[in-house]
Amino acid sequence: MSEHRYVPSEVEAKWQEKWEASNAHDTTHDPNKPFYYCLEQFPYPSGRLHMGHVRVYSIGDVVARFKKMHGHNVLHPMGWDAFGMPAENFAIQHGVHPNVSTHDNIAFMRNQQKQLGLSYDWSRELATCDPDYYKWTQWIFQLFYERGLAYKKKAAVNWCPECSTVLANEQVIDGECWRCDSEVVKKDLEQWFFKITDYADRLLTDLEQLQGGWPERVITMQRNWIGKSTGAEITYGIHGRDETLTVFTTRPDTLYGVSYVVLAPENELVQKLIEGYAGAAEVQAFIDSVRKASEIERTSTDTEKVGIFTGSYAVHPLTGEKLPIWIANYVLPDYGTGCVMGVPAHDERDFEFATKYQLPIVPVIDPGHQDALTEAFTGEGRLINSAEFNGMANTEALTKIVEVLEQKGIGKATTSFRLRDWLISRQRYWGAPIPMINCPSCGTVPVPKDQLPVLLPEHVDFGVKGKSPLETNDEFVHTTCPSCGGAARRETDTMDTFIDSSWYYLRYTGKGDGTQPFDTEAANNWLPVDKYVGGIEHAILHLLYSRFFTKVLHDAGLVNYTEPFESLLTQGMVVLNGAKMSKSKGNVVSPEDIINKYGADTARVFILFAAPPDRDLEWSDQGVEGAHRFLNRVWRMVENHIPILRKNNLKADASGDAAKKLRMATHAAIKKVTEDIGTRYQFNTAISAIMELVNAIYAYPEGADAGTKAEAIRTAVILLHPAAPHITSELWEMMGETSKLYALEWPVYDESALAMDEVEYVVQINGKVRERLVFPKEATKEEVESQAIASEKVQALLEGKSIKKVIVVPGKLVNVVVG
RNA sequence: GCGGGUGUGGUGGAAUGGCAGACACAACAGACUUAAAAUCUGUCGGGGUUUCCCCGUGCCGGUUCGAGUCCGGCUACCCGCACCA
Repeated sequence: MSEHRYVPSEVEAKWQEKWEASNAHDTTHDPNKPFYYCLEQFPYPSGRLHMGHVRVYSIGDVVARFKKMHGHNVLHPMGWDAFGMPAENFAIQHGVHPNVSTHDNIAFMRNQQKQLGLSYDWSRELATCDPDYYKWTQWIFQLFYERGLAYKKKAAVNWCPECSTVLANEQVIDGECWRCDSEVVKKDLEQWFFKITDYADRLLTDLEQLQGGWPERVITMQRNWIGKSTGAEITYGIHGRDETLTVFTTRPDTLYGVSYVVLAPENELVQKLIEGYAGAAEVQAFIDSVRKASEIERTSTDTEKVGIFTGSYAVHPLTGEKLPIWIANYVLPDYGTGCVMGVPAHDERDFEFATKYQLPIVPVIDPGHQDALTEAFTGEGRLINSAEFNGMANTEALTKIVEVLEQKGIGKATTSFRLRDWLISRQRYWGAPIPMINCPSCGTVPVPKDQLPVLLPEHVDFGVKGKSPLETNDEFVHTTCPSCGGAARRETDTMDTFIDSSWYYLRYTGKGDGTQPFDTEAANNWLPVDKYVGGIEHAILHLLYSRFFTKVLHDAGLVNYTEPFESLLTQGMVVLNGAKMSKSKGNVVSPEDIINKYGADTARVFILFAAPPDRDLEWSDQGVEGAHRFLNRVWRMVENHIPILRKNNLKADASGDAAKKLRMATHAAIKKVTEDIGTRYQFNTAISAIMELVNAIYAYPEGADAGTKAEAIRTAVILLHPAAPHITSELWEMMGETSKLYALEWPVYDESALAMDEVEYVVQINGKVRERLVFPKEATKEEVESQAIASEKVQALLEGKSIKKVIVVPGKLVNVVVG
């Protein structure tokens, strides 16, 4: 009977053109409406979309469209995290300039996004590789520099040989490069750092603000990454020398148990200590061997602890005892002071080390038994062998001993963080040049602001090993010093691309007057982002960096809040047969194929329906078929009722039983879908609620009130619109409606429609369901109780037993407790 | 080792402490059809003496009139951190 078949390609192209031509998705600024910022992490323009992209965008689009219909001004932008190494590697292999391949990729992917019917305000699109954008990335770099948050230092840094560039700590995963999985090695280089450690405390405490809005595990991961420890720094004298050494410890209460002191092999003091020592050569050989070890070998708990005596002795700050100074591989150079006091009796690592090298093990906290220690005792207890502190609880001694040290000026309470400064230099081409100049007489000088951006030169030699590509362009390198006018050299490193993505969400809100990176008023108006949707893989990296940027920009007076993302939705992966889709596994399902075969609406509905957003989604071709079947079912539902849907003077009369039931189903669906999308962000159950309504409409008896049916159909189409915008727009038009569905007001459910005249009670005996009885909704507790007990079924089961208690939950159940 | 999360039919998944398995997928049966597809209808956790009853949400225990849900312990898997003193 249906002449007019559902052809997704036609319907989708039609509506995409209409929306584009009418700027349907431009951001509104109605002062009477609340403002809502819905943001999905912008993609790297890799070439084409994968299913993971389709999933994030589908989720974001449902939220954005729902909020618009729900009476909000919605900012829903899209852009490109466009700098990065793949484009540069592609250039090396195929000779295509990154600027060309990147823009080609962007054009292709933008087109794919449009095919998905995503409601972006394209007028705000940005790409981080555009000079108009990276000018401001450079501006922000200089802001950091002016505020003492960008500095250069020579350090042993993480070097990825495959990418031939350095990496930040966060970008080293299990000793391997986050991007290419090559083993990372240490290299001594002078590099630029951002002083994120200055913000460690605030990055930690502000996590509290995010409770509730962020997944607990992301908060935990950040907390662990920042890794705050409270303890003390204690200064030891060195026997026969003027120098001192300072250790960091979380256990100053065990100070009397120190039997040796250990330095990291890299510690500068080591070289002084071994000068003139007979065993210096051996020590040096040891240091070299440790430094050769990879990051994995060095930091794994499985690695055997090895060390060597330096020939020098430290002086115990309270007892004056001589303590041998060792160096060992288990002491890290860049945590705490790079120097540890060894308390073998109460620290597992020290115990292992002391046992191996036969160093004294002196218990100073009563382990509760007389036997010799076979392992470190790390529990709590009372102090022993600790002079005047004997008998004191160790928790109390912890502060008391620090007090004594403080009075003597040889110790202080302090905290230590695991977070390290952010290494931001990259020896690569396709990134924002660091806007600094090195002058032989003036030192490091910023490029004057009016000369920004420092443009990337087009012609460079990409493939020279061990050289930043920018170094190969003489014209770029040679410049004059802004301060003295003399010949000077530019910085030839570019910035970590995570810097580009640390502020892009601000740029979307407004470009401002050209004196700063974004419009402060607009940014304050829209931010913090109300819903940020992205992958869990950024739990530390991007999310930590962006939080850091926001705090710095706040301190500089550029924004008036301290956290950028109020609420975070981390979507799970799209997997096939339990494995992440990847080219190498050959298990990739391409979005193009799905869109071509079924249309974007089907892809969206399937993805939203198949799993809750934060869980991994198992791809299922049959599931896609099911989603498509559902849309066809909706199509036929409308098509077969055009006459009653077009009669707009048709009044609904829900007085009959069937009509009353359908009206209830309609309003229950409105309630459920509104809550699921608007507050629970559980799109799978929202879709299932719409399916239930559609099923109820199909089951509606012939001849029952048509107006009620029309209302139900119209509602189902509206509720489905955020998930499947094209087909619903077409159906809306087929119904003879002239309004824009996307601009329609979201329906409000009628509480009274949900109230039933009669309620079914479950009657339990000792918690087991034995009977179901229907009562009028106004029946009192007493009536329900007595009638439930009086019922035939219950009476039969009560024979020979006595009623101990009866619980009545109004509107729900009766539980008769018998003995 | 530490921290976090998850365990429910053949599958994806539903269930403010109140009828476990909504909604789908798959499977099976039927209707329509010459036939198929599409569509529609029905069955669909296990077992039994089958109008009814018993068992069942990883395992053991607890709280409660009532536990998938709360508490304690265990176990398996996943994720993060991992010699951070």
